[in-house]
Amino acid sequence: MLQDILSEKIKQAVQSLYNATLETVEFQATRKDFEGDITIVVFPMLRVVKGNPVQIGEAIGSHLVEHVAEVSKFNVVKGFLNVVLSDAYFLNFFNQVNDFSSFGITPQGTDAMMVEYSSPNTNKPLHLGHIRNVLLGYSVAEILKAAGKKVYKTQIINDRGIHICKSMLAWQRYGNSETPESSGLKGDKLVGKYYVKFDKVYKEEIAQLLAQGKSEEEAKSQAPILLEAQEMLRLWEAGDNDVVALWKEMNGWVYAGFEQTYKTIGVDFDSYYYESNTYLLGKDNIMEGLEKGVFYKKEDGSVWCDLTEDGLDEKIVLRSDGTAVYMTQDIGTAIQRVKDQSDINGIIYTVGNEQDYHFRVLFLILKKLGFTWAENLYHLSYGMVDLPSGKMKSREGTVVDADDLIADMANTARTISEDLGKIDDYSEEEKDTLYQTIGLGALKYYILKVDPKKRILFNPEESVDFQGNTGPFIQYTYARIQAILRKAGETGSNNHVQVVLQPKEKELLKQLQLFPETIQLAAQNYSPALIANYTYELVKLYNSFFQNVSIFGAETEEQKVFRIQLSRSVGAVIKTSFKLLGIDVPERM
RNA sequence: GGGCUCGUAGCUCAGCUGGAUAGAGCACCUCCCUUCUAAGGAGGCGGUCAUAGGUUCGAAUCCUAUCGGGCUCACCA
Repeated sequence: MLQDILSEKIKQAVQSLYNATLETVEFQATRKDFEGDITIVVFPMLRVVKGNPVQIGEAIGSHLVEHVAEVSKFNVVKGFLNVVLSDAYFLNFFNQVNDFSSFGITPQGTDAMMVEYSSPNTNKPLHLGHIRNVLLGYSVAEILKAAGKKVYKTQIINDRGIHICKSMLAWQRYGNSETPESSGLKGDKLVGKYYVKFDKVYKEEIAQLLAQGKSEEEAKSQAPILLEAQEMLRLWEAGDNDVVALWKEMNGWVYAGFEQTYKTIGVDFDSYYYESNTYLLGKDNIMEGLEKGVFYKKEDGSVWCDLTEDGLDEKIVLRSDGTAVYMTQDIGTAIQRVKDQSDINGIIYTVGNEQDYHFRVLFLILKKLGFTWAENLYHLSYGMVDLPSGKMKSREGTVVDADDLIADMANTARTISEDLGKIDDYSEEEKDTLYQTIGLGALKYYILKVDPKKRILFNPEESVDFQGNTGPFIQYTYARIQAILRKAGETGSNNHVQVVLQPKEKELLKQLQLFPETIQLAAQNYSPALIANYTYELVKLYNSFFQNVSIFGAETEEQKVFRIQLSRSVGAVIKTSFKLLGIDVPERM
């Protein structure tokens, strides 16, 4: 890499000029207002070399021009040494990469990670919050793959507990044997409908009890339908045949519905874990930890972990009756996963930031238990998705349904596309696919371009905006590049061209060069937003170039070939970039 | 109350391990379609980087305090 070479040369220069040893050299991109391609910051060197920063910069600059072929010019402003790199350097970089479709992608190594995302409840359809979760998890998985990791995508499904029984009970009472087939409803929607029904009846019963003079607390705990649901849960836990059969059937509906939504979004999983299977896990590990002294037992028999030395509190890991709590289960599940997939040495959990504390504790406990892979646990924590009207609340019906939202986005894409009328020769089917691609592109990009840990304000009107820093804008640029390539045909596919670079062309090459670094950085920080922002910068540069330059009317044949190659490369990088974000890219739009 | 986290232009967001005059998009105003897709491009307007201290050659970035928003502090999951 250039920085390594320069860094070495600069150290040599300082050694020979000042007889001083430099630890590190600080680089940054040169600001637009100054001439140069890369900037060396002189200030930090003052610790080792005494003197005037400008003079030191001048001295190092001339040394570099003399001794480093890639450096053609330099200038010094205050403590900043701006270095101009030769066209030959950039052209050489460009010619060395013979295939931009795999540019920046590290071949898969042996290091394997597991990424968990989605993790829904089986009584409600997926909503906007799940969309953020799923997009983040999937994208991070793709980014890690591109950075050379082997990745297993997984989810844990919360399929047990009183809330499932509520849907089941309401369906039994009011369902009239309604099935997804008979009702035409998606399975998850059907089950969700009865969950809402339960809540409605429950509220009515509470109101009645209140009218009879009960206290609010009494009313809430004594409503007949709730008692019945609790009885159902008891039967489920006892393995009652009828209850278990109904549970299986209704869960099956939900899974089919979820699968359909995942397919529409374009995400998938390598394995599934169900809480009904995992909730008993972890107890043995607790007992082992107890022997090792990681945990301790209180008089009532409950087991705890003392984390006060780590600045946290005491945490219960096993109830006094010996049953598991949430934490027990998560400890067990993590250990189980490593058993199932022995090559993984780290797990990434995509879970909302309301569970920040839970994961801090979980990771700490796993470390205390002495697992090596516990060093590589990461909570991909993300903020809530708020609406302009405030928080999404299922009780107030302000939840934005995932399927509805995607359909809305596709419809908006249709309206805008029809106005433009550029694809009138497409068949209806082709058009539908395209609208879906564009609508989803808008939604995914809108969500992924912001820092995961920040809350998102989801403004439906703004999210369907197709101008500026949006998915469709980037997709559009890609489609335009494809138009150029179609027109160019086979022109100059492998020619090794030498041209004089225009400023914008040089900028573009610089930006392209940054792509591999960006992927690595995104993988280290688990941040799709870095990829999104990189791509937007690239596209802006390309558009500006595209606007001011005529590709087919270039002065020389070499220039024309070069520009076509450059377009092809930018197109390939956009495609890779969007693949990492889980966004499709259309050939025409 | 304790802990975690966020606060950058009217709005939505970038700003990498501290670096030069704080960057985009939307909105508003001016221009540019006879040339490969105008879902585009060029320019203008717009900022006490929540506030106050501190650390140093240098702070939106690091530290402390304060204010404001969010989350969390269950033998729930």
